[in-house]
Amino acid sequence: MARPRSADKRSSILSGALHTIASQGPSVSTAVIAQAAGVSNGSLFTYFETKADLLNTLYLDLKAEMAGAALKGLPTDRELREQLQFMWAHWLHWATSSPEKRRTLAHLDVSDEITAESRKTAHEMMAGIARLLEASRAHGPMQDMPLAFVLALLSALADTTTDFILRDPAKADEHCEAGFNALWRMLT
Amino acid sequence: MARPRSADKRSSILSGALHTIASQGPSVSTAVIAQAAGVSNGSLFTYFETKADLLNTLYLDLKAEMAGAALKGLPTDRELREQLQFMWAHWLHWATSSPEKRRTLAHLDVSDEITAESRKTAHEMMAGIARLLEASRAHGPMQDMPLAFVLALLSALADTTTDFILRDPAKADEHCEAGFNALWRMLT
Amino acid sequence: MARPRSADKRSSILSGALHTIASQGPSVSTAVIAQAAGVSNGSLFTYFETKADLLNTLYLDLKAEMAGAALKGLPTDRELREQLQFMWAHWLHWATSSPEKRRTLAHLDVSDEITAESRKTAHEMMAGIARLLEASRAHGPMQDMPLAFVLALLSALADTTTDFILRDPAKADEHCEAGFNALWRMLT
Amino acid sequence: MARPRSADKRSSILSGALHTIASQGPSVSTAVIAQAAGVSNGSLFTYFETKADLLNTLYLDLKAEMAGAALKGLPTDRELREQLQFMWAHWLHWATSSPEKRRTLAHLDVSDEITAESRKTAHEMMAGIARLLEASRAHGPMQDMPLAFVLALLSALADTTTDFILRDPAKADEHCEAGFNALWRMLT
DNA sequence: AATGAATGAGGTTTCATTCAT
DNA sequence: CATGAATGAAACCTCATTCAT
Repeated sequence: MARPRSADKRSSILSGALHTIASQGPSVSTAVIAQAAGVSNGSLFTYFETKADLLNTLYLDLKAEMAGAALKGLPTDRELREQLQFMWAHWLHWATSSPEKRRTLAHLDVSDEITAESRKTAHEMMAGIARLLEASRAHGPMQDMPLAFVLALLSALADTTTDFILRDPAKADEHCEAGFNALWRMLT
Repeated sequence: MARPRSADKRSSILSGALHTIASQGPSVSTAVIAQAAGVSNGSLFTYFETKADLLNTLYLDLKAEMAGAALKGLPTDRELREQLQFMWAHWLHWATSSPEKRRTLAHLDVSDEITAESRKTAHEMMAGIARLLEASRAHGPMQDMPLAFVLALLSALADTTTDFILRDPAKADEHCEAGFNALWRMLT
Repeated sequence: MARPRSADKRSSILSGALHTIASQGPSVSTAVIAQAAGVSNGSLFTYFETKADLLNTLYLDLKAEMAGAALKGLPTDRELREQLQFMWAHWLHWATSSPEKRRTLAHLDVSDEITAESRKTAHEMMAGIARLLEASRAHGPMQDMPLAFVLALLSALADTTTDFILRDPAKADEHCEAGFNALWRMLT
Repeated sequence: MARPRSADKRSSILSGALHTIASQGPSVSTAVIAQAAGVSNGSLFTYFETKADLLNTLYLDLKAEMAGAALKGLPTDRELREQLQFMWAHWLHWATSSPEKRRTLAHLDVSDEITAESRKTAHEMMAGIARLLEASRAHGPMQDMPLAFVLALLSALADTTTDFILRDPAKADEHCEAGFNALWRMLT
């Protein structure tokens, strides 16, 4: 496996892609990405076979980071509601404190360069969140819906709430709580 | 008088754009759009000044159609809940029976070719829906949230529900109802 | 000979071409010319077979007008020097008082749409001027040069002088005289 | 280090532009220029940012070459008249022995792609010639004219003379001398 | 391995000319 | 005859990817 030497350079490229895609969308040229990474045009292609490869990698990295952030430190000994709220708050915190990453993720989510396989892998990264959600909806009105449906709703709610927090950061806590309450009412 | 500008040809182009964007995203070339419309490359530009112009027009057409479909025949003499449910059902019906239009709309919604003005106009087209939602949340737990927030939640829920109906059309009614109940629990 | 009906429309087109070429060069589109003429796109082509045809016609019209202006009222009973000076003054007067025509003529003179035949015809229109010049140089130092050479020098001098008059109109008379004196010194 | 930008290729492109513009005018497509240079369509744009950039560069190169040729080896210890004649002869020699360059320069001189700045730079390149001319006309009848006017006359004379030499090369020396004598009579 | 020049297909838009009305 | 929509061939420039250095 011919892994290229410098991990630094690899992550520089990912970081360059992150910044430039956040502001210009996934149609930024590889030249611009390379420049933002402080790397040569051609080097980009020794670390990533194609532009699509780079995009998919970045997509998965960000998804993993997001899922990790949402679950890190989860107080598994507490009540379910508390655990879910913890996850919710951490999700929103990650999203609102990394607006560039979130923006890039949003761009990539609708890009047709992202393969079905990547989307599947990303879905699997949400397993921890899914488990929590599964338990939360177990005895409520959504117990018979496909779990994927409930997960999608959660995602949509989190995303919408994030939008409004970013628009009016002063009310971050308020919106966060209101969003969670809405979610909880939906589930139980 | 010369050959008049043909309304047919204009809508052929819009329709060509609809089909091709649905499957290939808004980056389809104008040449492909023209071909899909059965029109010459150059003709596209006698009906739309630029590609962006075409995209914005299509966007507004679709938004208007969607909003219209959701509210057409609204039984204003019934209970609020019933009205909201009517709107919900018609929205979903439009979205699930016009999957190409919905897909194109989703593409355009995140395209940076759509101007702020178009987005504003599109927002205004949702006024009727907004009014209904305003009344529905008036006395419930979301009464103090920005209406735009609640509207965004509605949109996200509708969109997610549509996804699942398309994935499993046999359960259309079931999903439709479940989605509405979730919405109603959120609002009241 | 199917001469189109309206002479008015024909000259409108020529006039539209005059104005637009003066300001935008001979690469103006036929659509812009037609618009400036208050005529439809297509009509231009019933009066002139091609754009090149229009350009050549305009070229010859302007050349003829210029040559005519230079010689009109020539006092054939006066001394040769006086006649030449009369012609010189009238040439400059035409050029400086019709700057748009002169500018268009300059554009057309270097355009590759103007055919060799047009250039030849234009040359023939200068016959009157040439005759005057021929007489003027007859006994001087340029008596053995090709007449065309002397004519070209005259043209170049007139053109350069016109440039400077337009740049500083207050000194029109002064420049006119200085230019003529230079010419006369060259010839005699 | 990567493959360095090749000076050869750059001058191939300039040379391709020179040949094609000489015969087809400045409206030749970049594709044709690239082909004439034996270079790919896209490569042209790694050496010149835009077509206008290429045109302006070529313009200045040619102007510099012309001015250089006119003054190279100027016998500054000789009489003024002799110096001026030397410059005149070398100018004509360059122009008549590089007819393609001269033709291209004539095309570019009237092209609206050439910027005001380029024209200014080109003007400055004529400083040496201007100085010589200034001295030559100092005590003669043109002493009070703007120097730019006299310079323009010189240019026009040289250009016209060149035309006639190219038309009848056998009489090159004769025309060259006749032209110079005409110039000298004008100046003194 | 790193660099950036080389490539040529492809994108949007313009335009002279034709032709339906 | 007048009109202006229709056409499709360019035009300039960008870009992902390859490859010489």
